Amino acid sequence: MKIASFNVNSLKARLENLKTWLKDADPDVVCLQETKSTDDTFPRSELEDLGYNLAIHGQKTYNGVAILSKFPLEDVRIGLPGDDGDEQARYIEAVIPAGGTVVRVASIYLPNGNPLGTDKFTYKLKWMDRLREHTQTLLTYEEALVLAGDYNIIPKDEDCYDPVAWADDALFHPEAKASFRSLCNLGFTDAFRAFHQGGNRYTFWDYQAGRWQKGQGIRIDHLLLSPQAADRLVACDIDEEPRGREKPSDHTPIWCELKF
DNA sequence: ATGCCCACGACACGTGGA
Repeated sequence: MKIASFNVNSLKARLENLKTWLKDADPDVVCLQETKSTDDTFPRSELEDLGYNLAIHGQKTYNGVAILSKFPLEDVRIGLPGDDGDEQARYIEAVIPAGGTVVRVASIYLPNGNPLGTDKFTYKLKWMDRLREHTQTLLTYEEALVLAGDYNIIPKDEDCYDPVAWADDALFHPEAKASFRSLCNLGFTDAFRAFHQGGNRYTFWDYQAGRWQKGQGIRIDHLLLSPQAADRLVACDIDEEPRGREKPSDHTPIWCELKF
């Protein structure tokens, strides 16, 4: 089963690009972030026509997450537990039957957190605390679990074209990195790092300053796998091709293959 | 040192992204 994550930076603006990639890459499950569409403007039939079931959590203008799946989507959870007052659409989770068992998949759009020293950074750290709390519960299920999404975290120096330039950014702040490590330390495998070492592999290139053309990106979209999911992991890679197309997202998809 | 580019809402440019 091929499971992917793709921050599309507006589903409306990216629909043709996304459809092209779905036909080319043929993923079974796709976690989308930054759909920037409400549930009633979501292009349902366009994606259903390609064979996908949909679970969506929309919001006007900002955020928005979804899961597309060629297999049924069950037990859909909308929103991250831990703060009923949080209005931002950044989390959706579903259970997908697979090979006589299940895989649980979450689509995550973790807050950016810039600028530092504001309530936006506080919100990011609190959101990460909530994510860790919730995943601790999910891990007790002892299922194959894939936490897929835009984490807005550059884990290490090698995940960034210029660590010095990013030193004072919320994506690279020591507290944010430490929080991400504490999540990983619960027992998750960074699927990409299970196959690829070293630098110069990224999932995001800023539209500005010709970052894509210069090869200057950051690795902030991650697939975190529970032990039971990691047992089944046979491949993982970043697909840079969509970033080089006309009218691209500033992110590109990352995918993994689980054997069932 | 700052802004570069892009999407949105809704038509002018401010907000947010990372």
